[in-house]
Amino acid sequence: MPSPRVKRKTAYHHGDLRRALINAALRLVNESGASAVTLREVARMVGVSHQAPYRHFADRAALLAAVAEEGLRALHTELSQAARNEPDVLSALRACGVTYVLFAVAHPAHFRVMNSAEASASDDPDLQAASDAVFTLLTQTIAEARVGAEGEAATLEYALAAWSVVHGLASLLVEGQLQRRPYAKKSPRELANMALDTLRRGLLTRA
Amino acid sequence: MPSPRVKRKTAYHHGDLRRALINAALRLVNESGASAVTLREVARMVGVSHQAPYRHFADRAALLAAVAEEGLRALHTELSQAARNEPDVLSALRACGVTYVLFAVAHPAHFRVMNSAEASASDDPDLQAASDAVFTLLTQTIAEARVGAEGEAATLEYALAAWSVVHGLASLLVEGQLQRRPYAKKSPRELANMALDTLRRGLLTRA
DNA sequence: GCGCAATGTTGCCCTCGTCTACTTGGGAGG
DNA sequence: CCTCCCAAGTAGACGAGGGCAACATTGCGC
Repeated sequence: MPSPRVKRKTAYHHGDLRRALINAALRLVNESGASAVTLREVARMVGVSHQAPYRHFADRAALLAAVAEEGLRALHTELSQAARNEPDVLSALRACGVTYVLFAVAHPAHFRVMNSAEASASDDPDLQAASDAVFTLLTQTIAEARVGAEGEAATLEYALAAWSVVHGLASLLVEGQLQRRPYAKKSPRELANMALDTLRRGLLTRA
Repeated sequence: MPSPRVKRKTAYHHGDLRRALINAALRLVNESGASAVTLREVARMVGVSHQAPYRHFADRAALLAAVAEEGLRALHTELSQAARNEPDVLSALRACGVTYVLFAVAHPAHFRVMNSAEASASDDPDLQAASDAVFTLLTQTIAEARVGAEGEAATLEYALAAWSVVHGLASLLVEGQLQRRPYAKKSPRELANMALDTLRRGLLTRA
């Protein structure tokens, strides 16, 4: 006997169609990219009519926003775990950066959806909350890594540079821009460490 | 009387349909984003049938690849001009970085097309050449800015970090990820200078 | 001049997003 | 326990886009 929160699946009245649709969309994104996420296909996968999704999502963009939100939550989880497993704040910061890049490489299509303008342009408050959580985690980690140094302004400056590096590297990897370049031989993890080393040390500092 | 290279526009045989189609696509991208670039709409704008474009582009992706190529060429031009106008190699490097970001902000949809995987996945040799030109320009500028320092490996390390920062910042701006953040008050130029300062100085160097 | 290949055209099919109108069934109020 | 109502699902239609196939036109090479 199912718990009261889990409604029975009857022919009509799926029970938790919204969840099922998001899961189907997730699978499609990972397997075939964002353009494969089609309201009709998602409905087909779940076994409902082509109009059923509209009871739960205003349009295709709303479904993709839900997918993006899910991705941001997963990223947040991975980032905080990565930080937690490190002994000191500095290595925690580095771990966050590496994890960000590896997450993108592991889920390229998902990463793309998360950062698409359609997603952030949407005013879905849940999505914004998920995005804010990741940003806050980043700035806090930066702030902790620089205990007692400069003020908040400097923290924001550092956060911008750090976010830009990892996001840029992630994007370049995901979009295959490093494929036919000298970097192709190195693993994403190595590349992330390389870029973070340079960022930490400074570009024009002679060794 | 038109020059021999410019063929007459007859009812049939447009003259330079390929060029016209690319221009139309360019306008659509800038005005309404990549999703607005539709083979049919482009054909309509140029005044040919909905199938005419297929004589010049294998499919929609090929048209977008041509658009991307055009963008990369424009970027290359702007970057080399920016570098040329600077007195010394160091400020040239900085100017390149800032120009990269400003280009992206000035042509967001175009920038997105240039970096989309569909584009770089395409094995169009012209597109690859355009992309390589930009990459080469970047690494050369880096190499010159560090005259007589370390070897090629170090140059590549620095190039990766530099490219990642400017590309990441450009992406974040273009996708609106900085919109609801403390950075929203600053101009793209200021942000680019901020990030490049941090990169140059190093993340954990106390002032 | 003539014929052929490049370039355009018309028509068709399929899929997709989304609108409107209809159906079902489970739970709240009597 | 019955009933009625509204949320959830269904059915069909429309217009638009991508892409195939078959046909039309031209102008260049011979």
